[in-house]
Amino acid sequence: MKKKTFYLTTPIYYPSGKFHIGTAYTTVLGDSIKRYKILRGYDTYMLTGMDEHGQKIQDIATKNNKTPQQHVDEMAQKAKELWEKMNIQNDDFIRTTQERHTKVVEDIFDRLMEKGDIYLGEYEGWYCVPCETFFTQTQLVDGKCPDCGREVKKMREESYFFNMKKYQEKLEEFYKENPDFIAPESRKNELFNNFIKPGLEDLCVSRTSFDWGIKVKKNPKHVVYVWLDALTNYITALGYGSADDSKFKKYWPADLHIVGKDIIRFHGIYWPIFLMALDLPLPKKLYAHGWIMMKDGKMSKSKGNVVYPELLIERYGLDATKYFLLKELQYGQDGVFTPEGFVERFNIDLCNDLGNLLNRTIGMMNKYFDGIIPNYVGQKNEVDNELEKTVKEKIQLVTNNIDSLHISNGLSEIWNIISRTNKYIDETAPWVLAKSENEEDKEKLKSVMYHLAENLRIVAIMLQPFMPETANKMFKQLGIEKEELKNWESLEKYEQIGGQKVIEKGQPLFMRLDMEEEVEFIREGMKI
RNA sequence: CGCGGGGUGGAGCAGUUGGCAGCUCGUCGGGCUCAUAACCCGAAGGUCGUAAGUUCGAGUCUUACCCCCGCAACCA
Repeated sequence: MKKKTFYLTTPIYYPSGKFHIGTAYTTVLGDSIKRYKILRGYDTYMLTGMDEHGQKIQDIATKNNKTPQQHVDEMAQKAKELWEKMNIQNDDFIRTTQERHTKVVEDIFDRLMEKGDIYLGEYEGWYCVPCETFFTQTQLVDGKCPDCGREVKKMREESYFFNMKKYQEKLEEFYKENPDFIAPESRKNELFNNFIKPGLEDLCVSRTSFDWGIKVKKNPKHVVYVWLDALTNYITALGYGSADDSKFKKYWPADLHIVGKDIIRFHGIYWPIFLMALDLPLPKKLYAHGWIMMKDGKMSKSKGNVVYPELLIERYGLDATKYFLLKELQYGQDGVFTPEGFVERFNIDLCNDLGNLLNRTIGMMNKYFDGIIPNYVGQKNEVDNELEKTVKEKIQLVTNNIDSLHISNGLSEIWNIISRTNKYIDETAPWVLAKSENEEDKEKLKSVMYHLAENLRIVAIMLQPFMPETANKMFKQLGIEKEELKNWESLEKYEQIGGQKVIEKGQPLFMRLDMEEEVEFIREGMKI
């Protein structure tokens, strides 16, 4: 039987500087969703990459005495290293300077020109001579250059334009038929009220003021301007317009484009229109996530409040870092990073709740049953029934939340199972049962220990997409090896395990951190 | 000007179609001892931004106003 496919993309990142935890978050989110879809039986394909053209790259390279190509090569290498370090399972990494991309973009540009969707016109803007940069009216600060504060001149430049107006109606129709295309809904409203309703403006798609870009074949003094270049990566990476377009045929249209809220406009308006112009099917969903904010606002180098993923990963581990990011950013909303918040999450959620639950369970299993998980003996305790019912409900909630991209809420529901299980230990007091000579109590004890192990298995299964290392450690400590005991289908009922030998001496999953010390460490790391 | 989001116990947040105001952390008190001084229970603490309205009843609907954040198209 053919598996259902699931194609998801992150944006292609702009390599103007080192990637911070915001970029890491986007990629982690994509990776987690991919892993989840695999677990649910999909044939997945995940794309990430880099957007390597433009004036700014040219400037940065020049400043560092490098060619633009050298600069982006280095940055691409670093990006790949970071994703490797973060164990991101992307299936491809596209760079807009690769021939597989540039060639197709050239062709697309030609085709759209022939079709009449792209026409030659004049771009009018404000030009800062020392900065050699164009600005729009709204970009200006007090009518001066936003970068250097000097006077700007009104300049005209020959440019190609894309006829957006032509597609206005079609786009509105598309949204009428696909009201859930953009998630969350508030972002769609924003787009509609600000851009679509007032009427679309034609988009400038070429420039002559710099040359680090894909040349327009028929008029090489022009280079293709950003968005037409960048957005098409989602199809060129699949081989669209090339000799081998089998991947394109298999995976397009994309099931999910993950983007930051800042670029929703380009993905919600221009991208669908480009695809319409190319007579291609439109993606199924666009999810705009929020940003990671600092206490004093956006991350920025000048404020000295930038957090890089390596700092956290190297000291606290990949899973802990991922957990924080995925948990902290609520559906479609911004999240706040503070060193205190990070350490608190680590200590409370990971050490106290999760790690300690596993540890105490393993301890008792060894003490009472020589480490062998007893077989299921039904619901011997008054609370067993209620426990099973609650867990079943929570599993459903986790599933619903992840399916609707409410990852943070999904994690919360997993933690509800963890909390409920910690409470179950107190309710049943296994150490009391263990001292009893009574047969009934012995049966009860078996049931308690069984339920503890089973709940931990359930938790581990659901954590796999988000914290794969931790999930594996849990399986290992519980002595669970068979794949069929690790898949999502096996969540359906209790009575799945029994007879496994757990590890003899449980290893803590996470060790508690000293708040003051670690806050200090993270603060120092942010200054660099 | 406009548009979007938000203003809920000390902090951070949930609150679906209106029906006794919840969660996490912190604080205080208690319990337990299997466990990573972890875990469990209980308590204190809110006139749900302001004002008016609809209603038997509003955090939840309507109107006006105040404050905070973001967006405002050719920035990559």
